Amino acid sequence: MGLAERKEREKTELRNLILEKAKDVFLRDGQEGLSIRKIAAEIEYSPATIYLYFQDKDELIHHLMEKGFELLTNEMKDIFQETDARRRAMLIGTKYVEFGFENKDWYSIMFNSEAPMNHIQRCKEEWCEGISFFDFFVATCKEALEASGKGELDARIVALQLWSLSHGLVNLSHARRLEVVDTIPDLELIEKTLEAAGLIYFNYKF
Amino acid sequence: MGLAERKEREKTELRNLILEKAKDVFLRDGQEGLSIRKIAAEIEYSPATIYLYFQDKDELIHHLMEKGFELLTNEMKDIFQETDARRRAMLIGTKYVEFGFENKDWYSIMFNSEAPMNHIQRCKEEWCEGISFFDFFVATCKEALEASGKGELDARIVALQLWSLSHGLVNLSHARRLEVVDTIPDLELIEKTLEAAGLIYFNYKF
DNA sequence: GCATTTAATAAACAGTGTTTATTAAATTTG
DNA sequence: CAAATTTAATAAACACTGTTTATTAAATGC
Repeated sequence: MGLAERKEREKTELRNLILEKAKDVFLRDGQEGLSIRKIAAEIEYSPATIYLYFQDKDELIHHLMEKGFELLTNEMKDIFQETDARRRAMLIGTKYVEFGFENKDWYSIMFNSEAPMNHIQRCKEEWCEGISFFDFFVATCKEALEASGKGELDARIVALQLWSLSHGLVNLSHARRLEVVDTIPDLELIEKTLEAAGLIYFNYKF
Repeated sequence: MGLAERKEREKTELRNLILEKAKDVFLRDGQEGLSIRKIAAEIEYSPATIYLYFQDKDELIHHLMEKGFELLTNEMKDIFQETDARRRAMLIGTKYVEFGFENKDWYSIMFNSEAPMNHIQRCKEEWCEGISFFDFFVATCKEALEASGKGELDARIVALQLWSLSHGLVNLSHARRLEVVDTIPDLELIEKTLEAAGLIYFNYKF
């Protein structure tokens, strides 16, 4: 009885330990520096052991992506409560780019990396974190558009416009491509650009 | 006389051969699959030889980036002649995302990769391809805004908005993140989104 | 106590960018 | 022409990477 249970518990414990140490290495050395062998050294097991608990590196990175979304959701939980839809839309956008700006590696795993998507595809699953995030943003945009007398616009397309705008800004900054636009610090330029978008899309002065 | 010249010629010939074969490998195996050792095998020299002609892989990739911009400039040369600024702006945007969509590896080297920027930084140079491209787009946006009765807007910020919007769309597609937005093919969704932006920014039906 | 299952590993495979010491060839000099 | 020097190319090493397979050691079931 208790025997099988203890074994089960030990298995999930080691699994969680791998994930925790993976996160440590990831935070220390970034996505580039994250390697199976480093994690193995950290938990003091051989590299092959990790493959008894995870299919491959993609699965590990997929779990890290989930942790990343927990972080972002947590940072946004107050913003989600904002009742003014236009203000909420702008707060989401600003927080989104700030998160991306301050957490390059998390952002890259969550929105750029192929690895977690490979895992999702292989498991015939869906990118649920992305779905719920985007759907909430669409709802916010719909409300915000109505509040700006632009209810006739397709909220889904507007949401995508604002998402890709923010995503593009974060990525251009990370790739050091914004230096051709202006000499002011990237984050200032990004927030200025986002504010201007708020005016255009929602007639909203942030 | 002719002796030193011949040596010089042979040196630049091998240098160019390395660049050509680097391009071949890059087109065949992508950015991930591009390796110094593969290029060396292709030119039938040892890997160490490449380091007599280039500082490191970053310099090689920087040269590939330049070739990529030649490609893009070539694809756009007709568009640059368009006299209607609003139409020109939209054509640039559409061509840009099409190029990105159809040339994932070129696009990634030109607008996402850190490697060419590392080289630029080390040589204390500038990303001139990016500068001239963006400055031309700013000029086009300025004209287009004036034609839409929005001359008071900062053309540089609007240009950045449209660039990052397009860049974001291309990257979201490459990273397979657009599946949460719609089930239609990515390129369709992207062009629809870009068209909607043309309406909002320039009152222009494309 | 023995057979079986489970868990962990060592070793191998096929790669990566880059540096250094060494060799072979070409050129210059006496 | 031969010897000295410069130049060009390389082999080998370093420190890594993800993943698989055959093997060993330990725990469990009977």
